[in-house]
Amino acid sequence: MARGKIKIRKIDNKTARQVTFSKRRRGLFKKAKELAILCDAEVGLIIFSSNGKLFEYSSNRCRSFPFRPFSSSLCV
Amino acid sequence: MARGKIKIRKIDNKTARQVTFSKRRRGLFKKAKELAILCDAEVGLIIFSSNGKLFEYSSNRCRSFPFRPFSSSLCV
DNA sequence: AACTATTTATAAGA
DNA sequence: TTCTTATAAATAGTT
Repeated sequence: MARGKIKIRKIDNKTARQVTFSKRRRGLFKKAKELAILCDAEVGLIIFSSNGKLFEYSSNRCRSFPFRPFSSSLCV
Repeated sequence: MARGKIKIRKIDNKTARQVTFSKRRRGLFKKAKELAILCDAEVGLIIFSSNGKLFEYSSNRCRSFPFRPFSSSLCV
C-alpha cells in the first residue's frame, strides 16, 4: 500500500512484523470506531498479537442486548 | 475519503447509512484478515448493524487457547 | 518516531 | 446493489 505493493502472507522478519502490527492495528481500531459512529453499529474487535498481548475495542453502550463488552471494565 | 471528506458522525439518512455500512464493513473485514495473516495475530471482529443483523469474523485456528471463536460453526 | 511515494479505501454519482 | 472515479486515507519502505 505504499512504497510498494505487498503480498498478504506472514511477514517473516520479526521486527518488520511487529512494526506492521502496530501500524495496522491502529488503523483497524480507527476504522472500527468510524464504522460504529457513522453507521450506528455495535462493533467489537479483539486482537491477540503473536506474543499473546491483548488489544480490544467495544462500541457497546452498556446495554444487555444485543451485545456485551468483552471486558466489563469497558462498560463503566 | 473520496469525492469529499466526511465528518465522523452518525449518518442521518437511513439509505446512505446502509450503503456506507455495507462498504465499510467489507473494508473492515478485509483489513482484519490482512492483519491476522501478515502479523500472525488472532483477530475477532463482531458487528451488529443498527438493525441488529450480525456479522462476524474470527481468525481462530481451532486452538482452545488463547482464543475461542464467537461461533462454534466457525471452527469446523 | 517521522517522512513520503504509492497503494488502497471509499464518497459521491451513475 | 454493483460499477466508476476522483479524492481522502492508510501504509511500506526509508530515514
